[in-house]
Amino acid sequence: MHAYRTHTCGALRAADAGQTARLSGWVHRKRDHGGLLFIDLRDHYGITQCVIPSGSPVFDAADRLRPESVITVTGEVVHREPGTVNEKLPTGAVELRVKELVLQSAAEILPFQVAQEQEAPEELRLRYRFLDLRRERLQRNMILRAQIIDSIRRRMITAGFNEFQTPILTVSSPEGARDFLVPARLHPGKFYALPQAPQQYKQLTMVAGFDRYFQIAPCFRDEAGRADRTLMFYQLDVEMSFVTQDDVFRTMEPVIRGCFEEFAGSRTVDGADGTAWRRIPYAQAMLDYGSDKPDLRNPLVIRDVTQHFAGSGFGLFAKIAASGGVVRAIPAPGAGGNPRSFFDKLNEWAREQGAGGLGYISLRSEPDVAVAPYRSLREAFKEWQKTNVGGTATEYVAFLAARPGPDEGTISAIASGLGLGPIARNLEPERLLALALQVDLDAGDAVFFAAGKEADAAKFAGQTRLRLGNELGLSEKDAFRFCWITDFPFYELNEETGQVDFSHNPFSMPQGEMEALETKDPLTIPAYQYDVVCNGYEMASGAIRNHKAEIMVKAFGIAGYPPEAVEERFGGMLNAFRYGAPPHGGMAAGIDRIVMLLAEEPNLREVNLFPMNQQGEELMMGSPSTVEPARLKELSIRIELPPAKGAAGPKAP
RNA sequence: GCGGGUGUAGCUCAGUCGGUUAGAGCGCCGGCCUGUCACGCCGGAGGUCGCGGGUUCGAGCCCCGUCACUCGCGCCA
Repeated sequence: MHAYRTHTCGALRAADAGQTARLSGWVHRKRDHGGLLFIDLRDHYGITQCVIPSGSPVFDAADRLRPESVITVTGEVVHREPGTVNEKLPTGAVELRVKELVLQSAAEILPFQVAQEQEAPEELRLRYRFLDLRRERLQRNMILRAQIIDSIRRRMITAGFNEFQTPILTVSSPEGARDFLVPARLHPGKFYALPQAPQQYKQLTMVAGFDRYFQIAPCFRDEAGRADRTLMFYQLDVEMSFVTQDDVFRTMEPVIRGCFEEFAGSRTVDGADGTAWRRIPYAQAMLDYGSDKPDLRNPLVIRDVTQHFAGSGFGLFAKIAASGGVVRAIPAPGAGGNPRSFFDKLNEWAREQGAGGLGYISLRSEPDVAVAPYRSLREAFKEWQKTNVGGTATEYVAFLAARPGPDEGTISAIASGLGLGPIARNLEPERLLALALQVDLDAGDAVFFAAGKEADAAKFAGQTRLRLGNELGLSEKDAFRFCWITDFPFYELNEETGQVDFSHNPFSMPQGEMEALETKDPLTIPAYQYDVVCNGYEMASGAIRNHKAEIMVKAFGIAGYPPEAVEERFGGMLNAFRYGAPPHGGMAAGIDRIVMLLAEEPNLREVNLFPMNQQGEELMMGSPSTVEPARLKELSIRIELPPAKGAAGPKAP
């Protein structure tokens, strides 16, 4: 008989009754009935109930076992008595009558309980990660992760990609994040950088003629952590030769979608019906959603309503409009009936976000009798549009105002019956009605406003959109909503320096190539640069690359890098481009984020085996750590620490 | 670097208006129990109320500072 097991703890069934079996695993739970002892024995595969009757020579040893000790038990597989079968366990028809018991490894008293899904402090969970990982949640997540990576790899290979490994000790890359550095002992004073992404190497792989490359690549960025961002993560890194942006989309969309479909269960996956994901230009996304990673489960769409406030009686917004700013409206369907406190709470939230406040117009929920026979102004407008195709809200309001008959003052009557709140009181009736109609407000709805410089207003409108979606419970559940965000600007203005900077990856191809760089305002040039966004998370990012050395030199020149500097920093790749480089492009998808979304976990630590905390420490092994002075000496490194911080409380043991 | 939240027994949490000896459940230790499967019953141990200072006759509770963790901003795609 095998030294440790003949079966796993999830294997035994009624048909095995009568056999002698040996199991090994962890003591999940123990139930001591005095004359009878039950042990639920657990391994990776399941749980089997083991019984030790009184008088057994191993009874005392079993009685002393603490939970999570590892044991090997040998005995007879027996049917459970009728009425004692456990339907909840796959092995519940049988139990193991224990004759021999070997304690392989005793467990000390646990810092938190493994057999129970009670919350434990994150710090403790990380310090005892090996215990936390035994629990069902992380077992499930890690297996899901393994399966997802397997699925991705299979799909990529099927699509004709080859997986290659690029160097981990490399040179600083231009991603823009801080590099992790590794001292080079053989070259005192020099450092390797850990890759932020295999960007240049994968492009060189294309220059080398491999056509289709992918890699599940570890990436490192020395920046502050977030729930969806860690110092170390894995990307599905992809590059293809002789492709347009459309080719990349058509190749990668089925891979990502297929992977999501495979693990989504009953949840909806965009594109499962064969339709392609929406493609939203960056500028459009910023306008409609106030974000370049819109959560499309949220149905709200932002509108620009600057025209209704320019020159209006609402002074604050009129002034913003006059000075080149914008006013954005975020509709809040059904929110019009809320009490004042609802709006006050949101206003307070807005101030916490650093906005001046959150203006709103709330619409009465009664029908507007003034537009009878229609139930509401909105309905009347829609009816009017049937005979005035393409007619705008402003035109309709003008039509209303010019209506002949005894309805003099109708506009004011409708408006005063319609709008509530400080903005409505100060806005001219015509403007109020036109605005309400443009934002498609119905009786009982509300609308919120974000005003200011365009970028700020758009961003704040985006935050408000998310907040309202949650607050009003509008967001779709159990769905993965995807889109491509396209046409990111190639350059942006650095607010501090006033200089033109690359807004994303400088290796992207500017649309219009050399001609655009030579003739257009740099800030208006879009790049062949795109993201995949799912449920508000940036899931992948990519570009068609710039494979022409002279365009690259020109592009860097506009961002203020002289040719010599470009040659010095990126000479390796530039040089390669001078020996025949194929047009190429690709992308990189965040593996950890994909797993996080599919596992419905709120942060990346729940889908990583041994994650770091927010401070970049791995608490179980204790990294980062100090090193021997002798090691530093051979690396020609001397440490100079800043003065110690203020007195700290004693650190937990 | 900045802002929000949290910090009371090993774990989850309660702790009233500032007032006697800081409680409960789980876990741990001891005892009882032959059909449980979150077993049950009885008993017990276990506390620097994160740390430091202040106000007060009196602080877990109020004030100031500080530390840790976490979420977010900045940063980062």
